[in-house]
Amino acid sequence: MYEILIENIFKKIVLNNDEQQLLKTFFIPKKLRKKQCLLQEGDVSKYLAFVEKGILRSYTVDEKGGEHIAEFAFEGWWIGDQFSFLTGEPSTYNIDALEDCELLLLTKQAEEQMLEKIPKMERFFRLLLQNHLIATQGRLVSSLSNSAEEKYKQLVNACPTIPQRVPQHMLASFLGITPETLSRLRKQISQRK
Amino acid sequence: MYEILIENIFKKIVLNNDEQQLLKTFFIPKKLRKKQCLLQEGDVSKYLAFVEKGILRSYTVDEKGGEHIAEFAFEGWWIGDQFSFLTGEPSTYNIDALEDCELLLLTKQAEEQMLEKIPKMERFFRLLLQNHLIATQGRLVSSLSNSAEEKYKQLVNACPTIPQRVPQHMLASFLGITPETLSRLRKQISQRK
DNA sequence: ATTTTTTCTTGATATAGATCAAGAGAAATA
DNA sequence: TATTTCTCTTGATCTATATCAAGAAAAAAT
Repeated sequence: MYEILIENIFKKIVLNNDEQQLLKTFFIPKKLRKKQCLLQEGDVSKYLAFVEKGILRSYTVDEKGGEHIAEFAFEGWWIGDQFSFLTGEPSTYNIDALEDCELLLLTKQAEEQMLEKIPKMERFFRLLLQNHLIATQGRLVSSLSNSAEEKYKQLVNACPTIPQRVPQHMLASFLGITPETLSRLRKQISQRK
Repeated sequence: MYEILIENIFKKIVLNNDEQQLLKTFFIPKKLRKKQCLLQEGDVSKYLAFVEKGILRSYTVDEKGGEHIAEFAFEGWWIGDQFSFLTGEPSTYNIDALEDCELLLLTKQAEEQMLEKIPKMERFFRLLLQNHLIATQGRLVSSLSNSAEEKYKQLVNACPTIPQRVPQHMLASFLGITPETLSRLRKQISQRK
């Protein structure tokens, strides 16, 4: 059950056996069925979630009801509203499951205890945040400088399986374009080949 | 000279006097004159910089020569290419000074030594990255969901002094719009009042 | 003080992508 | 298997923003 988590952590730091066993005690396993939600706008984000299985998305809803996907989280990724989790302020994000999911949840309290008992985890989370920041900055620059087509190509390039696992209109939302535009743009790409 | 740095660090963690003195030894003071650069695209990012005075920008240049500003860094902020600094890969960013600057530079080696000697700094950088990530995610969502005018208003709201300190065409680049559009949009806003 | 460079504005026109509308497949649910 | 819901496509039209061009104002350099 915790294999993927341990594996994920071992990519950045090393834990001895005692630490590994201790680590497990801080997480709460949770299953989420497709369409169920982990966080609703207006609630405080109580958990950081590690994804063992499935896909989730975090998104905001604008005044006109339009959804804007901030992130997807696949197996081996983490998801949560960092801001709300950190500050205890209500979240502006929604997080829900695109497939049946298996998660490992970490509460604020559990996180604090974990960092106290296993100080090495401080480093793990630092490196995790660093990678997350690098990816987010890259996406931001891309969103400011590339055309819709370029952004789509980059996405598929970075994550070739994503079109099979995520509905197209959600990819459009993630890229900041309309489903119609993405549909037309895909047609053009395929016709050019 | 290190007052602003110490103050910045104390917002997140506490250091005793010995630690404070030791901390200073890891940084290299550096002055940068307006228009001089700290990092050029293609070079490896050797430093993370803490800004004591002045403003810097990091930006990418596209195939057509267009500049896209990823970030500004004011007094009390940190700047650098996290990716290149972390991996040793050549950077895709340029960083230069918009005003005469005073910086405190941290090399990779100094960072490692610092984390070894003052493990609390691991937590400091984690929290720093967390805040940075929150801000970047917010900007990303805003860039995907808001109009040019909304983005400009949000920027000025978040940082009211920025129009006085940064040329307008650079604000446009930061927002991902053209200088002409920003000029017209500002005119409209002022006419409506 | 003059020249050069940078920055900002304004107009005319073009265009990428949005919006509105409708229908066709697919997939989930009953 | 029927039926409801979700997903994708295609067409017609609209609009926010880009592009091109030129000049004015401001700042920096000589």
